[in-house]
Amino acid sequence: MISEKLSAPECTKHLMAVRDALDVINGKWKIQIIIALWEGNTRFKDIERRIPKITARMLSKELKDLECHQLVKRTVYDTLPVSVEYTATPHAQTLYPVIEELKKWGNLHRKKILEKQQVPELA
Amino acid sequence: MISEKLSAPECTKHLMAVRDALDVINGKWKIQIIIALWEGNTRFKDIERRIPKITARMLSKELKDLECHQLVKRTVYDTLPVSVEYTATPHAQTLYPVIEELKKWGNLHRKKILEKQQVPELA
DNA sequence: CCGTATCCGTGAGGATACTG
DNA sequence: CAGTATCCTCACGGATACGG
Repeated sequence: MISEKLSAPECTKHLMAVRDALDVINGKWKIQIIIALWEGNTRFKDIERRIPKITARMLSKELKDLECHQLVKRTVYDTLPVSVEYTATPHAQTLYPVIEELKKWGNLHRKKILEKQQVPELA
Repeated sequence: MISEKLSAPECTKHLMAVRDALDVINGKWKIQIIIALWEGNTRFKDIERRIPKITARMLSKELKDLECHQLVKRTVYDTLPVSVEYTATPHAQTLYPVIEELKKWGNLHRKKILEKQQVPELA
């Protein structure tokens, strides 16, 4: 059912693309951070507060990763003490359909799993 | 930019759906296996051969996971020695758009990253 | 405020050998 | 053929403490 029989190397190429995408958005926090950046207030402490349970270490690390992948832009303001703003790049916007699709399927899947849990015998 | 400001609990719900989806398709082999099942020849050894570098241990474990998630159906045939067929369920088909979206974004992202690697100064 | 350094537990996944 | 059992490694991520 996947686009009419691909040659092995072609198929590998497609798989690589999927893997690339997953590698970028995987990890416990990546998507939460991106969504948090879409919501406003993007200073470090703000983000940390907005994402329950994340530690500064993780937030810092993940932000660096995202910056590497050009999904986040880091801006330092010369205040005292310094303030830093993180913003989602236009490239991050292109992730929107992906996240939507994942969300849709996540909901569908939840329903599917729950419907099978039903125990039919009640009386 | 994410659907007009969501309340915190609502947002959490959306995130949970995304996380659910990622949890199912994550792991090094899940998608490769699903795609392999879409390609035909679905006996254990066949799948193992079709997926480079996978070990029997991993294939066995991942197939069990997928079966739990109702993405794969396992059928045992009473031959000698036994043969077992794994097939993708209709529910697995619903993953197709998700995988497509991931593939598309993976390719887009690759281009984005490569274009920035360009060193403009040549002469 | 904005992080980094260090230490550590856990689990994903690989290698290899073995069973029904 | 279709797996399981065992052992091992290493990266993910949490906790805590500290520096600019």
